[in-house]
Amino acid sequence: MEDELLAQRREKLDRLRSDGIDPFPHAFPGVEAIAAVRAAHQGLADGEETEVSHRVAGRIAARRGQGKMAFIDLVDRSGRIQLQARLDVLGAETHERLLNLDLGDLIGIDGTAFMSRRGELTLRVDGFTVLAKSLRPPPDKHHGLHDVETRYRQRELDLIANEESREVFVNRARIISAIRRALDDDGFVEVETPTLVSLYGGALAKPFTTHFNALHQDMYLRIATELYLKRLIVGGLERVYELGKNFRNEGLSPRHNPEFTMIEWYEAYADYLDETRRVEEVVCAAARAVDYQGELQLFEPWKRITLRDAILEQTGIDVLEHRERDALAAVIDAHPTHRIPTKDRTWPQLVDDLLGEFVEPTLQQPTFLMDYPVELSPFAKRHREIDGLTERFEAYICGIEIANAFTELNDPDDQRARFEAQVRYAGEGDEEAQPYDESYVRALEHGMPPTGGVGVGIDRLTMILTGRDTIREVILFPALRD
RNA sequence: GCCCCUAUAGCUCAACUGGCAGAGCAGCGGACUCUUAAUCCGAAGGUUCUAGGUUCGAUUCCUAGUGGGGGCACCA
Repeated sequence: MEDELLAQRREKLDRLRSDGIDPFPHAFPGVEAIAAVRAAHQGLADGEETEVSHRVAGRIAARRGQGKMAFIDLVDRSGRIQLQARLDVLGAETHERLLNLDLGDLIGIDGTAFMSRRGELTLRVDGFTVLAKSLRPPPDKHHGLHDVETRYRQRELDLIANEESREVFVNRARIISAIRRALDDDGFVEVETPTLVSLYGGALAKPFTTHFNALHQDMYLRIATELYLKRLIVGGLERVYELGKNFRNEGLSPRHNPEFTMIEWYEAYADYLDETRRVEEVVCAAARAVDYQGELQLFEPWKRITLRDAILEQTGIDVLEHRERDALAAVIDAHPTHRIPTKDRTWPQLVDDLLGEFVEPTLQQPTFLMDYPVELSPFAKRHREIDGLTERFEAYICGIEIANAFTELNDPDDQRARFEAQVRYAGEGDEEAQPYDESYVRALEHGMPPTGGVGVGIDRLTMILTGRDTIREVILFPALRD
């Protein structure tokens, strides 16, 4: 059956060639976007004709009628427009050739604009050019393409068939542009640091490993850009950002893809409180870029609450009142309703568990959770008032973590001690503990100014701003099994 | 890695407690000069994901595998 459909299209291809028509010409200059054509004829009355000619190009999406007159829907990146093919305008041979084209074929046309009696802006085709013959049948013209596996594996078909999918990726691009613009306009310098690294760091995650043949050396794909960027702060660039892919060798989920896009920025002389405001500013810029109209109060100042108060609110447990692991575990075990497994969990892990279980799901409106335990934050500066905490926040929207930020740790001796602690955790079997990065500590020894730094997950932010509930909907080619 | 769900025509979906696998769209032949999910007539189109098993008989039940989805674990 499929073979038959392909053979029929092949035959039409051969027929074009035998008629002396190149089915794959090199270019088609002078094309207007369909949206521009539409804009040029706003306010035309039903049935009103014009003398205005337009050249448009795109893919044949639908066809109605087959006789002396037919309508064809043409789609380009900017929209859809109806074409009218008339025997009396085109002549028998050209008319038949136009109607013999298949759904999915790419054509360019010159046509005269008029408004149909039913009020649809239409181009009467005066001439057309085949721009590329399509040799495979397109998805259903009305139902589109629903099968998620096909949509992800053959994203081109998804984009052809589903306009809302095209919109998501256009909006993703707008979000990225807006974020860059917001930072560029405030004096930030965009930089590029290595993706292929001999030492991974800057986050707690498992890396992908590869091998560099020339150097006979195992290498990693970066898990974060953090450490390189802060070396640039040491170097005096003062305001830097990098927007690019990170790679983490972990499970897939609706919120996780092994390669994902992150922006990290760092600014000298700022702390994490300054960064809350910059996160608001950057996210608002992105939201404006996609004309966000949803329920989230992105444009108001976001809620700020300490991690301790948030857990206290949701569970009645004050983690700072129970600073010992056993004490906290006992309180959790004795809790009437909010109980979680406590066996073999350390104090910071228990805090993290309480957060994930009882706090995160409640953080629907934009919220900054402030002040995390030092054990979970090897690159964050110690809290200026509260022992055992760091100046760190995570920003949540729709229960999803979208940003992570610190007042950066710039004391090289403290940083060295943190690395040593990480090495101990690794020795105890923690696969995500940080390897010791001597060149980073050495850079800090030259002096890093007080600095605020932020990482924002672009894919997750795009999910939120486009209303998608899985990360695969905002990544063109999400990771799938072969 | 574990648990659950799922796979039918090119696309979107049906098929009761096991009984010859159907429809719409697309495609093919025909009618049609304002249609728009165009309409009308006609003829087609299937290794029901794969490999086994149970059964007189399997799309349907069982086992295993593969892909996909969800959850757990891990994480952003």
